[in-house]
Amino acid sequence: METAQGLTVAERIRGKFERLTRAERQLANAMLANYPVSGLGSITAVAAASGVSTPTVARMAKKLDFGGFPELQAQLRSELKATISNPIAKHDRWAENAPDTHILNRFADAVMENMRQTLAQINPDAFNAVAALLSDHDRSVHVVGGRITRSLADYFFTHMQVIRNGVTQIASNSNTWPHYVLNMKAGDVLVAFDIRRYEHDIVRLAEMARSKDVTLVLFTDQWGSPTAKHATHSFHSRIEAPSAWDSSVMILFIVEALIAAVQTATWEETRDRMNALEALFDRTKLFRKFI
Amino acid sequence: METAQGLTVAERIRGKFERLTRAERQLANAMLANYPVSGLGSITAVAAASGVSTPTVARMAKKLDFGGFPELQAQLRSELKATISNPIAKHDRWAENAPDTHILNRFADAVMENMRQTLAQINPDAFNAVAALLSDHDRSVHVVGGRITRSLADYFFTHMQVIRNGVTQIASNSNTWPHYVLNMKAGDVLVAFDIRRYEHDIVRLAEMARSKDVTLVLFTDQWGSPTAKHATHSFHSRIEAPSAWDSSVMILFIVEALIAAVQTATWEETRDRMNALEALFDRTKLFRKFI
DNA sequence: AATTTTGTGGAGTATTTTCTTCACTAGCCC
DNA sequence: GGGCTAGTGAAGAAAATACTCCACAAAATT
Repeated sequence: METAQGLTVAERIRGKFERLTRAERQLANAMLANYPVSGLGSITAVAAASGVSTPTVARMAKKLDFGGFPELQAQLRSELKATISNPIAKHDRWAENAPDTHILNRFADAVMENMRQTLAQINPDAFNAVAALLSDHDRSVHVVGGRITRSLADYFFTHMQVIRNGVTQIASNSNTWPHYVLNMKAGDVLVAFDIRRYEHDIVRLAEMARSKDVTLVLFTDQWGSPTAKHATHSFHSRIEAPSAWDSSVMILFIVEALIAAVQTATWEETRDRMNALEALFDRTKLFRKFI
Repeated sequence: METAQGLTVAERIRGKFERLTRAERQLANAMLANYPVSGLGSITAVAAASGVSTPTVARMAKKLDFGGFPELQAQLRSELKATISNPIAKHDRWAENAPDTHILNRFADAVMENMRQTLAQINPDAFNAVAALLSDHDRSVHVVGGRITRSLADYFFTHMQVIRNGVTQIASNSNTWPHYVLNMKAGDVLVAFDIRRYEHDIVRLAEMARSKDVTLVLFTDQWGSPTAKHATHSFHSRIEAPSAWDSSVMILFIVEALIAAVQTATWEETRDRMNALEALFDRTKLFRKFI
């Protein structure tokens, strides 16, 4: 057995994380959040804050090679003392063990910047309006993506399909798109994703949809797809990344926020649908009874 | 009597210092030195460290208008939490025109926290090792996802397919998975995505793959899919979100960073492939000549 | 489906911590 | 010096914290 002497509590937790049980992982996460302050209360308080029982806390302390919880806590205090008396040791880096120039840290900086800028220029009213459109059950929702954004469209579709009725995913093959337009009716919503290397066909689809009085919601990049001129609402995400590729992180961010908003607005119905889904899962035994 | 509400422990000590007795001043000085860590041990430890008796500590706590020593200590912890948990200046608001409580701002806070924690516990060596595996052209890469994570697997696949040869996407229908295993050879890499509601079938696939000496790279959540025990490398992303759904943002983040890393490592070949792809796009006129 | 293994928290016990009492001491005033 | 007051810590009581055991439940295995 390796000796854990000299390791910080955080390091011990991470090193043993794989070998921890469910409740212990829950506790470990709570302790790493707001580390190390979250571990400084009484065992009772720490347990309650993590949603586990006190025995779990005591057991984990021993698993991490401490004599008991108080010993773990003493270690936390001594780490804290070292950190506090060394104010330069601030978080300059995201991934602490990697150099500044590591792609993880450069990516983190870029994403932060994208987040700041995207959210600064987003229009909350447009966001709310789109959430309202998507919560309206009289409108069917059609989802389409391009070469890269297809995955994001798929992600959006998978969630919306659970949340509400009347959601269609439009297949990637643009030859068949007119078929989908046949099923669109006035008032429906077309959610399209198009980022640079903007795709011709998406514009055409948008035009067809507009001619049927379909409302177009567009997810695009900071420059804006040509489709934007047909869109009722468009979300411009910054997609800058230290990579030959663009970053879709902020698009996913907005998609998820929108899913949460629609979910909340339609909670009555969605709850029933989710329960029904649970029941179906139980019958198929697709998932583990776990967490 | 003035109310001490809202004052820090240090402020209360300084404000009352004149009215403290000799032993109490000794204690006060000890607590202010190395503040606030020096006040975090048990009352016995604090007393011993200051060279006073425990009743002196308890008495002073009351003199400072706390109900008792534990109450004083709780205040110290909350001060510490406020100080520590502020390494990257917290935005008051992300979306400036929306209220704090708007889902966009709540989501932004959650994603920031996920980013901080995910990156703090990621192992850069593992990251580099995975990038190297995926850059090795003698190894085929197989990509698989679950119900929700399918989209992420798809996103990863779409990019890898451009970057290098020998990348296979495993279809969602798990009935056909054994067919894919037939094509796996020793040294190949299986990239699997599995977040909670962990899926039985992914574990089985992992087992089959392992039996053929395939290296398993797993993207999972902070708790870890049961598949993690078969994995050579696993990335744990925090997926906390103010939503009934989990957030995949950090998973996408790591995927994109990994794509960038592989891209860089294999740039010679990838450049040629991307040029060839451009030529194909020109012929199909799929995209606009734009940007 | 049955059995074994593993994990979990309730409940009770042991331990430690915190508080209170009280006797003693030091300083001060008369 | 004697009497007074205020301050202090030893010792024990009260309260909490930390730990252990055990029954039950969930998961894995057969």
